[in-house]
Amino acid sequence: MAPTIARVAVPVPVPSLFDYRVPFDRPVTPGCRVRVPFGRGHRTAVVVELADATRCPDERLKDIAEVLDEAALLGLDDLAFLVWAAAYYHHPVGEVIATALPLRLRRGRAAEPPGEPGWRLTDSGAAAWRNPPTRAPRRQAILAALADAGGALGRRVVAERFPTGGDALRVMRRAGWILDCRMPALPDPLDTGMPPGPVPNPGQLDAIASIRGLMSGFGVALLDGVTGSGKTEVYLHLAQTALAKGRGVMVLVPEISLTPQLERRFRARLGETVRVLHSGLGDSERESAWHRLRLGLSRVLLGTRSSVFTPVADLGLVIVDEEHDGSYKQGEGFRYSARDLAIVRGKRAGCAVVLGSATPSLESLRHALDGRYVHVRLDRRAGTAQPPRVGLLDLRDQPVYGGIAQPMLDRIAATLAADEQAIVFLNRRGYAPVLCCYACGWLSDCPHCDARQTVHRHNSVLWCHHCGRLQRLPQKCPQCGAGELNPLGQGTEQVEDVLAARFPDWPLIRIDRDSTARKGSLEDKLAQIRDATGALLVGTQMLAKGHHFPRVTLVGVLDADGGLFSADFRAAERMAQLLEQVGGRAGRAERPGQVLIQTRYPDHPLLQTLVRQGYRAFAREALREREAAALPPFAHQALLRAEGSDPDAPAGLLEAVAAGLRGTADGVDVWGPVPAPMPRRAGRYRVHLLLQAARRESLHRALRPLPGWIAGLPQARRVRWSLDVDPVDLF
DNA sequence: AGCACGCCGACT
DNA sequence: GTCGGCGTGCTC
Repeated sequence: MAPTIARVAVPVPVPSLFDYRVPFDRPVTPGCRVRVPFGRGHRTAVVVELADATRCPDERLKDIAEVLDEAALLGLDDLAFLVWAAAYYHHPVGEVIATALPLRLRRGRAAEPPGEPGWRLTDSGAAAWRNPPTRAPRRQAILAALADAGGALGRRVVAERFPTGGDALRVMRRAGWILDCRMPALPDPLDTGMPPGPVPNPGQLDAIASIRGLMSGFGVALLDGVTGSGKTEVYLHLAQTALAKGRGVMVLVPEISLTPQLERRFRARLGETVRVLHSGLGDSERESAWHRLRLGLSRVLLGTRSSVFTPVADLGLVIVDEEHDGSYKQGEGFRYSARDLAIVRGKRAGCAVVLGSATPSLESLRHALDGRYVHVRLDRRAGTAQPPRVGLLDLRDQPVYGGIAQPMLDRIAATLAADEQAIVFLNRRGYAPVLCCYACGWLSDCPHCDARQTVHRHNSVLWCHHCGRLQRLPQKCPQCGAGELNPLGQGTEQVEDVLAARFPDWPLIRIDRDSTARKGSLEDKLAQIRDATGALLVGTQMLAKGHHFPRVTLVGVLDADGGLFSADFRAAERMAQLLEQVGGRAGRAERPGQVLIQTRYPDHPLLQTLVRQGYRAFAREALREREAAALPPFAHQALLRAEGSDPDAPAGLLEAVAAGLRGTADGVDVWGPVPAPMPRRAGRYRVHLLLQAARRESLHRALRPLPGWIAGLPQARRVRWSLDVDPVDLF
């Protein structure tokens, strides 16, 4: 007997699946979308499995209203992966499965199968073609074209060949001579004589060979290659290998670096079979790429974080570029790590996973040093490019202008005089991080957060970067009425002003979230830089990520001290990665580059290691420290966050959870509850409870019952809480 | 998440 | 007298 119950994932924040009766007349398979009655209305959901029985009492059981797909959109492997991810991250399975679908499909729209819309000749149309009416040459010509093409043609082709055929087509459709149809979708051509690209250097050849050795089954390679060593070239060769075996390739890139440059490079080498998925894409383009990859019509996916859920057919290779990048971790809602899930996908598909970075995360580096990942190193910059010289610039006892010390200004002047470009890097947007009244001590505190409102002088506002609060820039002190208010500290806007005044004859371009908010403006700015000779670039980390600036020979880092004394144990790692990445922008072509880092702590051991011996030495030292302190990656963490408008309720909830866990969770350390690093944000009080275990199994054993148990606690009532497995930001 | 139900304040 | 505030609880 056919199964009578479908277990269905509904996109609601409820952990369980929901059971529905399968109507006799509608065949359903796992991976199909269905429309189901849910609560008051209807929802689009995905069938996860079929069953013969249910624990749901009969009177509450409802029928599936509609089956939306004839064939499964997600295979059993895809579903199993998604169910696994939901369990691992303790996130509702319905929401997890929904994130794997393009928006249109999530909303219940009919799947738009790949293949262009076209016109098909009907029998009566064919008859009309054989017995032409006396005076209708246009209709006759279109009918003949359709018949010649075997009975159908794409609409685009018809429109090109008969630019004025619209009326004729309308008439013939009404007459029943032609019908709307969909042209069969063709796989993208794979070997169309793409240009071969440069000959790999010996280091690249070694890397390609050793990773190819992994490609017969599951294995992870850490491609640890300095900036400019040509990692992309290695990716391209490996992708060609996978394509030659008839398998699919998934390439993940961080949001910011998915520039048309990379897409062009992949397309130029691998051809049309490369499809991109990122936030700038329209819904239909997105869906069409998704179907093509799912059906194996297109073979290479190039996409950002959420692409890791795309059901690429016959997955044969997974690449995570810049694997250390923080944007792989989703920071809210379903808090997954695309890098970690990429490894899981590779394991399930039995294929190689390549993690590439010039500054590997300590997590990945540890596995590589332990031999769990193959450690592939690319030490030489491709071509003739030299590594940059790195120096520290002591900020103490120096004249400093708008955050820039005199020697830095001198270096910038020399660089511009040589018709070369300089990057000035400051990881803080706005004009100044705080506005202050010297008369009474007033500060631009945000009324809703434990933070200051940043001065944005170009828009004349005070802006809280944490809750979004905006107010007009006050002209006099709101507290004592004094007429003069003073911006303290520097942001990129101010640096831009200072440099514009100092170097009025050179093009100056600022790149940060504010200056590139308009769609396409980042691209415009990057193009301006490529076309200029001498120029100045001011910006935040946006500048550090993967863009190629061949004329840049000087990188100035205005403030390196932020990462040195932070309470967050990952701050130093992030700072080191950022410095190395931003330094990597210098001297990529034939000109040698220089990196100059301003600091008040030039003797700090961390900076010393980084400057004298580079990121690798820093990373090994940092790993030793983490091991000694039993911190990740030598321990596994989960962070339980709670927030609420009541000042005490979040802590009350976490106290109760901590008390419950301390008695029962073997092998798990429970730290807290402690106030979050920013205890109040957007008017809500925020508290953290950190769970840590040496063994992943102990941690997950403790986590498994947690969500259900918390939901039932009376203290949970007026508190929003969330569980972050493998947290990266402790904010 | 929605969307009801439910029990307390200021309005035609 | 009721319109509506958001606390509480449920969704096969």
